[in-house]
Amino acid sequence: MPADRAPTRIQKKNRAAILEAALDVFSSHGFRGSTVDQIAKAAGLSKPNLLYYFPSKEAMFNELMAGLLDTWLDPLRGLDPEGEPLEEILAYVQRKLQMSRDYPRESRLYANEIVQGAPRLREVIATDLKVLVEEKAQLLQDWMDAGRINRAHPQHLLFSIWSLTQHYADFDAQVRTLMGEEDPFDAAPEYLETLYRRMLTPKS
Amino acid sequence: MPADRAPTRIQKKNRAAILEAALDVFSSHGFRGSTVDQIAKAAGLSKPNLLYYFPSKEAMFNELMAGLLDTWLDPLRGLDPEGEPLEEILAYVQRKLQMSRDYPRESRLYANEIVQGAPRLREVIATDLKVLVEEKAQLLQDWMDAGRINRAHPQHLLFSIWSLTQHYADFDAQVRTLMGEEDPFDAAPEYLETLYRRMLTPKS
DNA sequence: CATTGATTTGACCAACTGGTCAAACTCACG
DNA sequence: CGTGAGTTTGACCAGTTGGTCAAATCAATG
Repeated sequence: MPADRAPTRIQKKNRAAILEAALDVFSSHGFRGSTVDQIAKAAGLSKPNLLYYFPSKEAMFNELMAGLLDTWLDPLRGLDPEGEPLEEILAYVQRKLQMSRDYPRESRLYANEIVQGAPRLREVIATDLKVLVEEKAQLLQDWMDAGRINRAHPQHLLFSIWSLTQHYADFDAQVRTLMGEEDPFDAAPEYLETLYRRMLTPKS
Repeated sequence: MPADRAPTRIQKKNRAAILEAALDVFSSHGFRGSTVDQIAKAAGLSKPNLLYYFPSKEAMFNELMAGLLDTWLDPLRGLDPEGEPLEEILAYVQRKLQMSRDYPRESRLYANEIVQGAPRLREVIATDLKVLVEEKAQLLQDWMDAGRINRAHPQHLLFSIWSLTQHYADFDAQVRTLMGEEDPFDAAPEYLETLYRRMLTPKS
């Protein structure tokens, strides 16, 4: 393993290549379904060489996960209490949709983990994410109480945003097969904007 | 392997127990992540005994998948061209939500497969499901053209229903962690009804 | 209750997998 | 251009996994 010194040029390049390859493999086969050899081949390195940079398969996975969560929560953090409620929410939806388009592998990696019971993420979900969700659910509730958006269960509202946007990344294989030539991301932004606008625009 | 004769009492019981166990194991670990031994233990049988009833691990998986798809498409088939459009759609949403509540393992099994690129389902999706979706999308389009429901991209509308309802099964681990004591299925039916009612109720 | 087919299992195997290690190779630097 | 640290790899290992098989056990039928 490389010393605790500043990483050399080679270390930087290889660690990045490995994480890139690992993301590819883990996101399409899950943790158990992926082999170190697969990742090595995808990274263009030998298996022992991978294990020179990362102590184990799990270490690669954990590093990916750690990096993922921050990126993942960022769009929600951006929900601004000072902004115009409906526009804030619509912007959040679009940011989240954009992430499904730009980082589908990250989305699938996350989905794989949660579908299988979130064994390695329970902790962070129960702490960091929960706090953030409670804060933002309260913000939504305040907006509703002030009559600035229509009423709806705040947490379910958040779930629905995650669900609808991530669907385009996680179920990409199904969505694309069913839509044929048409790119799902052509119509998705407008569809979701319409949906949430109709749902949340205050009556009268 | 049992002969081609009518299944004996024991065969019926054991095959059912195996499929039940396989559903449990496959849906929580994915295909690669599951071992025959795990399934055997869950079914209360020995590994060679499992392989006496099914020629391979894949055979168990395929039989589960085959049975799954029919059940899965049924609620959509029930969308009745003769019914009142909005109520038909709302009823479909509730049927689908009910399936997430009653058959979460089936939902996760399906999700696992699609997230990983649908290697074993491409075919059926591209044929059976596609035909059904095109038929129902046309029905929705007709309803919109007739001004009986608000306009929205029909296929995305279907995707959104799948996404929102299956989310409660597929992301159960996350949803329950974030909701604490409250059962997600308490508020979900009303939330989804409100959502689609506001979105689709024609503008007078 | 004997016999035959159905059912069950312990022992086993070959392939695969995550991980180790010593030896070889490469590279930056004095 | 020599040298030591950084990098790479072939060979290897132990544990796991899907699957086989012959022998043992069980159940139904005459």
